[in-house]
Amino acid sequence: MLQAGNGGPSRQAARPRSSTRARILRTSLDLFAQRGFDGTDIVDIEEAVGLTPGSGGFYRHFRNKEDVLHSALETEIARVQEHYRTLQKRPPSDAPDAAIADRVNVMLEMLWEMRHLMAVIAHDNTRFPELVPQIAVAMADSGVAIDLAALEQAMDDGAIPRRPAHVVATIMMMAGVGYTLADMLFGRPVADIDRAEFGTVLTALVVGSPSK
Amino acid sequence: MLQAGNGGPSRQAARPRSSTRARILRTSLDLFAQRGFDGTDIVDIEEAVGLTPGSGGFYRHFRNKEDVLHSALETEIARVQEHYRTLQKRPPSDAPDAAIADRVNVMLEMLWEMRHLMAVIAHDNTRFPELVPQIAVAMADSGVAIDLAALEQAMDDGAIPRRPAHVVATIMMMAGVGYTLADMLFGRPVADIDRAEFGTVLTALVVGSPSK
DNA sequence: GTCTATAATCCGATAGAC
DNA sequence: GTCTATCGGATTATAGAC
Repeated sequence: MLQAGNGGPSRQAARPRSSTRARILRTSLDLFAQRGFDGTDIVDIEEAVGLTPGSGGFYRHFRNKEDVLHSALETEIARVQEHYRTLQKRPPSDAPDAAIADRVNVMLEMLWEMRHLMAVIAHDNTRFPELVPQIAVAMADSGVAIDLAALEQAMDDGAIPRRPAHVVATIMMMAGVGYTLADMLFGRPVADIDRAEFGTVLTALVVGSPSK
Repeated sequence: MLQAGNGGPSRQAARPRSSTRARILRTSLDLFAQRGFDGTDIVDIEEAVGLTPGSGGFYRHFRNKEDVLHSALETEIARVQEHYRTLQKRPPSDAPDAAIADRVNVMLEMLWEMRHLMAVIAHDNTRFPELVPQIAVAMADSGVAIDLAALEQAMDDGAIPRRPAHVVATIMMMAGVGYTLADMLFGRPVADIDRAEFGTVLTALVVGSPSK
């Protein structure tokens, strides 16, 4: 488990830059997400954080490459969950029928926050199979899963057309996942549709409103 | 380019089993899709096709590992395109408003056919960046892209609610992509929703019908 | 904490016999 | 077409000086 919120070496005096260990964590996650675990070598990491490439400097901070992978993922999952908590403190919009829109927007924003985690899974799901359920659960717990009860309530109220709620929820999630992955893959939004527009139309499809 | 449809050595006499070269092509694609390019070594391929592991037998059929990757992708793209041609010969269903449903079903079936291509991209998009547009174009040309003109026509006819057609088309595609990738990743349909049900509800969302 | 070596391993690729 | 044997390069990881 992670050392709980980076309790940090408060003993250390002035230290303006982040610690080497912290920089390795950040950099490794970026590199793993971009190139995959095997595609990233220790030398790349050392170079990126300012250690002499080829020196074993890395090993003063982590036991081996798998160690830094697991630590980086734990740190990132904690960061994402913290982001979700922050997001939930925002007041819900007061527009009529905005409940669904709010949920869609939260989902899309959280998926974007999780893009590094998704990229690692996309690259290395077979190399590290145990990561798949671990990250999937963390994603579901952090605003990516659509609340079924809320969806069914909206159908009961007649606010949105009645359809199999679990299928609608899955379609919403999968659309978000596909959109986010494609964005990462091509380096820009699919068909140049930005997140706000994607969310607006996805909401409209679910709500069934006749357009504006 | 590929030798066009496997024109094949018609000189050879009876050869009940597929050639070693053909088996390497199939096996390599499976392994690359599962484990990625770097995660698959020559020994794995040799073993899987019945050559002695560790012998250089592989190199009698391909110059190197990249050679077999490119050949396998070309072969697979040709197979997928052929599958699409076959699919288009099916008579369209005659149910009312079935135009959209037909397109959704074709898209989902073709995405499933392309799952190996998608997996290779997911694993190795940064290692072989030139593959990304190449495969993306092949996918778009083979029934994954939703025909914008048809969608706008349906809106003009009042058959489906008017919304930004390119955004609706993108949502449909991304939902299909997410659904297919998740299926591959977890080894079974997301939330145990099968393709037919996913397609039915996705169609309903786009058509805006009040459910059945 | 960081560096200079260097050990150990793995893997792609080749030469040449059969 | 397939095998034995092996070279050479790349990469993880360690030992020990500074």
